[in-house]
Amino acid sequence: MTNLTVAAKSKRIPRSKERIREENELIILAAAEKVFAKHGLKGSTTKQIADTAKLPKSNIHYYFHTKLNLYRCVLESILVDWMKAADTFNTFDEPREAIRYYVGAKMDLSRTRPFGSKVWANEIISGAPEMEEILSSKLKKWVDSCVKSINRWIELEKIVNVGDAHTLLYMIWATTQHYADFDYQVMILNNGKKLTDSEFEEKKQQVISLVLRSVGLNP
Amino acid sequence: MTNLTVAAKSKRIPRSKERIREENELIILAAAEKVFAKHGLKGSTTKQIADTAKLPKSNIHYYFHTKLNLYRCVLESILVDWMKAADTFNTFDEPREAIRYYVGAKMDLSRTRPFGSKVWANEIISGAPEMEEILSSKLKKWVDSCVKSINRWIELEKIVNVGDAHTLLYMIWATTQHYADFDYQVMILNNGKKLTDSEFEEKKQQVISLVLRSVGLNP
DNA sequence: ATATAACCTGACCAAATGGTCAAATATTTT
DNA sequence: AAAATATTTGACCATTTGGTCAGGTTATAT
Repeated sequence: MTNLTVAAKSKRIPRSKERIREENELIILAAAEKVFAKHGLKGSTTKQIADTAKLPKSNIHYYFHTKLNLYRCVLESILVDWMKAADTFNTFDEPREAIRYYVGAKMDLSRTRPFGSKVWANEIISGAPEMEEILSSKLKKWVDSCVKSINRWIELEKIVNVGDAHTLLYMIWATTQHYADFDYQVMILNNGKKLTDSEFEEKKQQVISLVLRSVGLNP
Repeated sequence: MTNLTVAAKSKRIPRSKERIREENELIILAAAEKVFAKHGLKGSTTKQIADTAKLPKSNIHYYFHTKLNLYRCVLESILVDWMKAADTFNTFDEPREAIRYYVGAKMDLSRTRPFGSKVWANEIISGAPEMEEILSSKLKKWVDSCVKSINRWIELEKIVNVGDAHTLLYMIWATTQHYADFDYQVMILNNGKKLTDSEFEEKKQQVISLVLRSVGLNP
């Protein structure tokens, strides 16, 4: 036993402290995202997160101090991806392209990061106690600029008058996030099988077409 | 003190046992729906529910035995309303009317019973551990019949070919339930004010129009 | 090589939690 | 009116929870 340890010791290339912290934080964040997605902030336990991360519970507290702080870090890291997708909306002048790319990006996000989407959903369902400022600052600003774009398209008669631009945005959010948040239901109604990559790609195109037609554009 | 009690006693018309049970069960169910909506099954505590119901905790256990059983009762009671709205879909032959009424009914449900919608959302987000059979039996059957209706409309060229009918259903569910599940976000983006009844009615008509156009129908 | 700083973790703790129970009270049946 | 049945609730309990901490190990700076 001791011999083995010594042998291993002499061979092993030591991970730098920096790397250790970086790696462990990522492992813990990923585990936390998964657990928080399933049970929400209150319903998740640090032990569950620790077990999912395959680390002792103390280690989770060592890196993130409290459960609430870890939760906030998870939310923040999701926001980054979310904003990246959001940016696509304002990089196109033509509604057809803007909508096509934004809806596509949001669908991709639902596919690649379903746990993140669920954490957000949980947070907002429970009254967004930890995100109030983010929602009413960053998100509000982004939404306002989107609303302006949409209203301009309406004035230029590039799309149909949808009444309130928010209604369109909500439809896009809700529909795309449905494939992440309610993936379990989607699976059951797909005869119990998860959507394959190509099935998902099909859905994505269908969703894009539905949204385009909903504003009077021919896909 | 004793005198008062006696005086009250002699005047009071006693509630029948039946009434007492009925009333208390309703009070507890309503309180539980509210609390479960906010924190999910695991995140909710029987004490919170008791406090919300303004009853001692023991009383909750007296009527519903366990938290899990109470949770199941809440889910069941929501299902009733949900199925009522669902029925409207198959009572119309013409897609325009079927969609108009179904979307309207789902929007109304989001308005009148937002907590119920949130409980369902939470349940499905966390993998529907308590609803597996309901989803794969009742819901599956209803969805299959809807899919048939939609496909028939497509064959008869009454609506555009949407590819997979499920995609349309998901859009309707997601968009209508968004106004319940994410009501907090909707409020913030409505300048911090809850939607008034007339604002909501407007949104409802806008959503109906979006959905109708998305399948190629002129609202 | 040694001191220092960072990482790791089992043992521990106070508070909260779901649930029980017995005794008290209220209604209904006889 | 008395017996039987149903409701009410405070006191209690075993378990789980988020979080702490001391003492160990490992990497790094001097």
